[in-house]
Amino acid sequence: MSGTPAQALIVQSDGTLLIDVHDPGFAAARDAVAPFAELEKSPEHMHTYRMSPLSLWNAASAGLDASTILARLEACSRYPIPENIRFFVRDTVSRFGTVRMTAVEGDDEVLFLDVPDTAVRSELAANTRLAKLLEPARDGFLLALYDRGTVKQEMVRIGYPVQDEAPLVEGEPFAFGFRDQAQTGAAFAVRDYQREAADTFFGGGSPGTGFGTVVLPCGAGKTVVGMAAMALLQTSTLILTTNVAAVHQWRDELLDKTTITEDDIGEYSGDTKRIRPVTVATYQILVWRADREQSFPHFRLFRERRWGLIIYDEVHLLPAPVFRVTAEIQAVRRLGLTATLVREDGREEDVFSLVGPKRYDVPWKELEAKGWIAEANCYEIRIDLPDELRIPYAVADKRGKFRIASENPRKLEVTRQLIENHPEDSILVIGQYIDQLEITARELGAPLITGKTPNAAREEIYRAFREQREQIIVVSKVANFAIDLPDASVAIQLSGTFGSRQEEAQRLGRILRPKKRNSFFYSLVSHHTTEEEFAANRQKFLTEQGYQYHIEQWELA
DNA sequence: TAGACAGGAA
DNA sequence: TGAAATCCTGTCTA
Repeated sequence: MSGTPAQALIVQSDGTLLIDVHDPGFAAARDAVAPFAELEKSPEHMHTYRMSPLSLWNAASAGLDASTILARLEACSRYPIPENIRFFVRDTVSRFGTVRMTAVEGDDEVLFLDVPDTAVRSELAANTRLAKLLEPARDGFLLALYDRGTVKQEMVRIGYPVQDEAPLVEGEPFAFGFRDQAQTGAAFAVRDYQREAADTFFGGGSPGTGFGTVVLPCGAGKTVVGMAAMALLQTSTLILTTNVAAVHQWRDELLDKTTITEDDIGEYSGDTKRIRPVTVATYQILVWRADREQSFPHFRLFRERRWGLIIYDEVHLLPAPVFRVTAEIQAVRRLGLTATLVREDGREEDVFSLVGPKRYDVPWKELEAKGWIAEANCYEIRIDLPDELRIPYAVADKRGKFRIASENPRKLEVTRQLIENHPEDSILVIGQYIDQLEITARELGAPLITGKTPNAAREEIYRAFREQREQIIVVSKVANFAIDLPDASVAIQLSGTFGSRQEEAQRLGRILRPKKRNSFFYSLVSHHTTEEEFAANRQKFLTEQGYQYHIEQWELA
């Protein structure tokens, strides 16, 4: 009822959480729930989150306890919380930290798995896969040092996350500091939450800290968190990223904001293979091999130096084979950085057990309130197919349907209209199909950038856009990866991709950066076609990122 | 020795 | 589900 805006949430006995988008308490409920539940669906009226053991353990690791979680649910809930949910939350959270892994005095080849509960001990002893790795001992088990990662992986799978308090190795020392503000061009300071994230990760060096994941929305400055962690540890660091552009961004940021010199930063990629106290590498080079039969020759990078810290940038994209090396180097400090812990391949558990649990995230509201991330208006605009395409659409196969829907010629009309509504803005038009983009660019008289555009030409177009000599640029999928893409305040998406939400994340992160004017994101979708299905995925992403979106039916004049 | 380009992988 | 992009290696050319 009015006056109690605390009823947007419905807690169901299967662990799903429904949030009513139209309730005045929507934003509050979303912010309350997001740290311990994953967004599953976000259609227009009711969003679905789910509490899983992993989402609860991640929350527990970031400092939430069961009573806080239950109190938050109660505060927003429309109906009484099912009894089994109370039990599920308490039981799951209590499992976090009951099993500990510690050193064995006088033997550094072996670790001790401390399992105080007798029932749990017999459960572990009966597990065939664990039995091979564990040797029964008083109040627990002994395991070989090199099985440290494998045991943790297996334990998470059977529902007992391990608190890893075994010692970490100190890497080769490497001293550096942040440059002070006067020296850097722009005013730069590590923001409070970035420092807090790094401090929480480091944990003052006490047992059970020094590895884990920091979750921050795009644009919140994850690179700086990484640098702050490096500054705390003062040791040689290996940074792993998704592409060469990101490699260069790390290098440039380090040079700009710290006292590290060019000579101390190595790039390890296809072009150059320089190993230095701080080395930045791509995931791709790590998983390269001559053929399927071979092993991964570049994995040796992990042992080329006594790394004291490994940073996994965009840890949700970490390639499967890299988990294997990561399992072997559990004594090295590891920091994962990401905007979302959800992976397309469902290996969230391995991020949790091998890189480490979530140590830190920031409430969305806080970042927005302080102006660290942009306020954006997102619209999905539904456009009917023209009559003459209805029949071809109906008879086309699945992929033909998607193509026809994506290339709906009326989108050009709508794009024109939208551009007219934003005479003052810098506008990006993004699309998936080169043919469609070529037509659009020609009709709008705007430059086009695709994967084939040489770098020099790209630079020139970017410059023109930045200097506002061009108001509009049309871009293909390069927009997903190009970190040097200039800021825009309006993005019009002509056709969505089959691709992952992570791709979308990159794209939007670049476009919706904080700036003076509000941002607008328009997604054009053909009404009553398969294209709407893919739009749903995009909406989920926008919701995860805290953006509100609106759905509109476009009426043609 | 740098670059341009082809071809494979995912 | 499909198309387009990336990164990497290797070869050729100047």
